[in-house]
Amino acid sequence: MATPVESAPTKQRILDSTAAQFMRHGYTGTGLKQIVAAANAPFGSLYHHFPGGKQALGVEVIHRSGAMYGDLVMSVFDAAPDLLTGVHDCFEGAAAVLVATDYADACPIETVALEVASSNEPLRVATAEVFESWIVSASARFRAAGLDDSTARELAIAFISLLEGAFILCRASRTTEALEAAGRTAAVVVEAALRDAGVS
Amino acid sequence: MATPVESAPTKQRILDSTAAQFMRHGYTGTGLKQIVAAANAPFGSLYHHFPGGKQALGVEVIHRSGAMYGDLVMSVFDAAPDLLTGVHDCFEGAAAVLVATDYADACPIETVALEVASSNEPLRVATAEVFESWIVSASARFRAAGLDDSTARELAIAFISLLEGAFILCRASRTTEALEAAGRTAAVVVEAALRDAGVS
DNA sequence: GGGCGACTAGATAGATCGCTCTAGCGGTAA
DNA sequence: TTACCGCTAGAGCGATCTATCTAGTCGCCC
Repeated sequence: MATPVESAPTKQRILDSTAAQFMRHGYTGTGLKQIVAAANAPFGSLYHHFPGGKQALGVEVIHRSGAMYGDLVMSVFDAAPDLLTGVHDCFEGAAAVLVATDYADACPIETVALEVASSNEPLRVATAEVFESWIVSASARFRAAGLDDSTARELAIAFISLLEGAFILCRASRTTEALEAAGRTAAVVVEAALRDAGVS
Repeated sequence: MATPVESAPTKQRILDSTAAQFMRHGYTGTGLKQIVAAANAPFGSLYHHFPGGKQALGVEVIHRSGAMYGDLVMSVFDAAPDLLTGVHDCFEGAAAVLVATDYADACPIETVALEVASSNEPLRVATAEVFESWIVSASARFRAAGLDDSTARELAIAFISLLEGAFILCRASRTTEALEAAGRTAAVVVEAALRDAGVS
């Protein structure tokens, strides 16, 4: 995803290149020239595939990257033997990716989300839709473990907040301390909720 | 802080104006022309007071806004009768500010922190210094409540991560649900830590 | 083979970017 | 008064931004 594949179709290379740049430099910090250069695509192709310009490209990248990242996290839960291990693995895996990419690849949309929240309504809505879909997906996992609806949703929001917040601290400090602390905290909270529900 | 005072010195008006714009539009999204326009200052004054240009201005704004916000949060803890109430009040107060400012004023540096983490080393270092100072301040509060050093630091990081992460979700969705959920989660974690330490 | 649509390719427009430059104002000290 | 200095004031530079425009290339179907 980060490195565009030479053989892939132009439109996909542009999407991949844009997603990679959004993570590192945000929306306003990413120029269309850089996007096509990194994608090895001609400038004209960008406006052929995305007649709506930068904003339309942004909306599509947010939805696409958001769905991919959501699937990635859910696959970590799938691979784990139980919910608590899954929560732990998410934070550990995120820390590993962060270190492997020199603290560049965290959440694919959080930087853009903050940038556009007060200045670009279509993009703000796109990020909101992605976050809501993540909350719904995570809630389903918590419900499947035996928690009631409102507790599951609250835990899902706390889980995502801890992850996103820890990403900020980790990328700023260039350490994984925050993800480790947030991961342990998330585990504590989930464990407590399971105990309260009499499931564990 | 958000609205520059007409009578304040030019340099301070520029700093205030910049801080306000950074929250809403981020670092790259904020132009120097907009800054001086909003500050009612001549363009030349900007480079008189900040010979280092936009980057130097950014570093000073990050440190200044970071210190002010840290003091604000600490004053909430001071006003609360106990630690648990203080934690709760922080999230509730943050939600109130968010609603009052049409979901614009959250953390003054998180947007900038994500934008510059992989592209501007001096600014990245500045944000890291601010976050570390917050962690140290919050840790002191938790230690004062009877928790040991490592637990206090871990709780401080979790507290800040929950707050920053919830800000992202709230600004994207234009609701306060995430801050409410994160606030309850933070309270649960702190309460559990106090119980484990036999303090509560 | 001829025509057509999808796509490539890049020059270019108009606006805005960060930044530099010179000129001038107003208060203070010699 | 004259010289100086902190600061105001804004014109203007080269670069870069998003977006548009025309021209050319490719494969596919009739």
